[in-house]
This record gives sequence, C-alpha cells and structure tokens, in this order.
Amino acid sequence: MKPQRTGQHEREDDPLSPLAASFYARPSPVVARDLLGRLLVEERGPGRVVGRIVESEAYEEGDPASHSFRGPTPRNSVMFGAPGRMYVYFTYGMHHCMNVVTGSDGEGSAVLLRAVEPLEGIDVMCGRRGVAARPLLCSGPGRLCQAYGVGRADNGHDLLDSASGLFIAAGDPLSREHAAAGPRVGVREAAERPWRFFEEGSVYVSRRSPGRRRPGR
DNA sequence: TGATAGATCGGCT
DNA sequence: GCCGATCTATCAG
Repeated sequence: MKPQRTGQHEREDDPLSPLAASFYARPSPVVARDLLGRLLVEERGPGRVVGRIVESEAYEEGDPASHSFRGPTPRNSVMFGAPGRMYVYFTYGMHHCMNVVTGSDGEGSAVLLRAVEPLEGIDVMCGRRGVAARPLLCSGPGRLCQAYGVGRADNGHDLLDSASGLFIAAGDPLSREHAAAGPRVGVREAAERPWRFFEEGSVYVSRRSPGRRRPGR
C-alpha cells in the first residue's frame, strides 16, 4: 500500500527521485560507497521491484582488474561513455553483471552492483530467480541481474531517465559507521585497492560466510 | 559448514 | 585457445 505518485517524482526530497548526473560524475570509489543505501528500481515488468543497495565495487581506468584497463573495445565502450548509464556484460557463459558508469565522459570507470536488500516486488524476484529465500534473491552480481530481469539488451541504458523504468533513486544513504570496505571479489592483488563496499552485518551481501560470527559471540 | 569442481560462451590474445 | 568482476551442486569432515 503506497501513496500514488502523480508527477511529483522530480522532487529532490522524494526518496524515489532518480539520482542526477552529478552523482555519477565522480571517482568510482566515491560513487561506490555513496551508492550504499540507495534504491535500485525496476518497473518494466509485472510490478515494481525495489531493492536497497548493500554491496558495490569500484573499477577505475588503469586498474588491471577493470575491463577498461586495455582501452576501449566494442564490448566495454559504454564504460568509456557518459556517466549515469548502465554497463552490462555477460560472463562465465551464463551470468550477467550490471555496472553504473562513473567519472567523466571518455574515462573508463564504473561501479559493479553486487547485492541489494529486496524491499518491494519480492514475488516478482522469486519468479525470475526460481528461489524463495530472500537472502538468495539478490546477493551477487549474477543473481541481482536475474532478479531484476537485466540482460545484454540493457547495456548502455540511461539511468538518469526514471521514465525508462530502470533507475537508481536517492533512497536513504548509509551512514559511515555502517559501511565497510574490503578487497574486491575475484580480483588479484585485491588488497591494494579495497574498493568493495558493503553494509556491515547485512545478510543480503554476497560472500558473508567466511568468519561469520553469530550474535552473542 | 566449508571447500572444490563443473557448467558454458563471448571477448580478447 | 584461454580465461573470467559467477552460481550451484556435491563431497568431505
């Protein structure tokens, strides 16, 4: 049960208003951390799907782990384009990963969205994923794309346009004390650039098992 | 509960 | 030809 939004969604204080271009036009590690707590919204399918971003990773040009490291190619060209667009690629023969292009036009930097906490449209996500357990719906880049119905066709998608039905809304940014940083997943020499950002203690992030502590000890 | 291998294919060398 | 910003099933303990 939500109040109807009748053309008021451009208001700055509306948590469902899309983030502006200036938000993305900053260095990717800055954007990655600032994305925590924001809302990933999709309303192109059977119902509105909303999730709170709890995990992200930054990739910079000149970073050996980044697709943009060896310069522009047909595959990664979106990464070198204007900030605020989505870079979607296919990997491991079966998974998609979605990124948000950051920095300035011509620079190959982006932020990988790794996990969100499902808030709305749980049934839609379950249907797309084929699983029911909430922590398994969007905890990982491949799962996230599947839950949101995002694929190669969305490469280059404009996130600044909320009318497109897929965008990131302002939400409620995560406070500093609840945000943690660490080495990126699957990246060699990962410790040198601790550009994975996540919400401390969230059960909706990926890779939470090692060293997991239960409350009380 | 934690570690490991297999699936599967587009892009780059 | 090889490798990968992954996920899942399966096995061992």
